[in-house]
Amino acid sequence: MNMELKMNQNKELKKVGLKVTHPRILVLEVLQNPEKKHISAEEIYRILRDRGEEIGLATIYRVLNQFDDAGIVDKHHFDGGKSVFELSDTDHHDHLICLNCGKVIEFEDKIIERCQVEVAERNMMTLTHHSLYLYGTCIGGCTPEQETSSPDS
Amino acid sequence: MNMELKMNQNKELKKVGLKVTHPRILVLEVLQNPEKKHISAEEIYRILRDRGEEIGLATIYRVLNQFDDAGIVDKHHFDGGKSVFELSDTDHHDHLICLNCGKVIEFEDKIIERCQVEVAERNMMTLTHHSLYLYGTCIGGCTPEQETSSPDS
DNA sequence: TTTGCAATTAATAATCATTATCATTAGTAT
DNA sequence: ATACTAATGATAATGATTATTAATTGCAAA
Ligand SMILES: [Mn+2]
Ligand SMILES: [Mn+2]
Ligand SMILES: [Zn+2]
Ligand SMILES: [Zn+2]
Repeated sequence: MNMELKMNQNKELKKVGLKVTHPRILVLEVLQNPEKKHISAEEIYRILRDRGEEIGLATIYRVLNQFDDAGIVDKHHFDGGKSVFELSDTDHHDHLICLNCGKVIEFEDKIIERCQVEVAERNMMTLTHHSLYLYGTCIGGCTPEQETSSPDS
Repeated sequence: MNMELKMNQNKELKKVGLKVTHPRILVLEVLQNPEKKHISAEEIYRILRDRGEEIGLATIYRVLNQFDDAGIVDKHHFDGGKSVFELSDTDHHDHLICLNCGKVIEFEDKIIERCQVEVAERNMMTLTHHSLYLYGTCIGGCTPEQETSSPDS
């Protein structure tokens, strides 16, 4: 959390009309870790507490929802209970998740996107958004517990 | 619930190795209503209680999960809390939901399906299943509260 | 800088959907 | 009809998320 990063965080928060508070900066900080782009509220909570920060779980949820409303984070519902959040990317992408090792791969498929719009139109509907998650297993094998990602395709 | 329908239900249950019990037949009965293919556990519960049947909500959930495991019903997670269930169709389909009136349209898009498999392969993964929900609004307007469906496309 | 106050927080209680327990009841093969 | 196991219903428990509220804090006006 060097000075220029904190600077960006302050701008980011002000830009969306949110006061610059300690909890919000902390959550942003955790979300910025590229090694773990998709993370749950509980995980963020654990990370911050382990780091010695004093912050409540309810605050994490509140802040994440505010960020979601403000459009700076996206909320996902992967299979299995809890929601996961990620910093909003400039471009839209969907997810491919390994049921065995938990790896999360981001992808963008123009054809799928176009087809979705066509399906909606064909049915006299205007598409506002969608939710697409592909589940599978790594070819060649992999060991449980992970989390990586990198846009592609 | 005429005699031949009950006959089919008995067969269906036995086929998947489940005892033929009153609660299971009741739930199957409700799920067979073509006017309401996608329904939540709570809704099934309300319908049956209103009809005077004595059945517990926990039983509905238990039975629905057994049906899901047996492969005779599919469980979905549309936006907004509770899960919805539907009798498994012979062919796979995805859903398009109106955020305004709640209408649910079923569709099947071969191109999307193929692309999904390709995306997985391209990323060294074997696709096992997916979850795709399109959200939008009816063109021309519609009034809140509904639920219809019919495969197409 | 102080001051003032609405916005925010932490702690905790409350919700909501779903699942686990467990004593009782009901299928079903013999 | 009997016996035995699976299934049920009532209710408690769970897990994730949200609501409440008294106390704190960001921040802008004085
Ligand atoms: Mn992502
Ligand atoms: Mn359907
Ligand atoms: Zn894997
Ligand atoms: Zn509509």
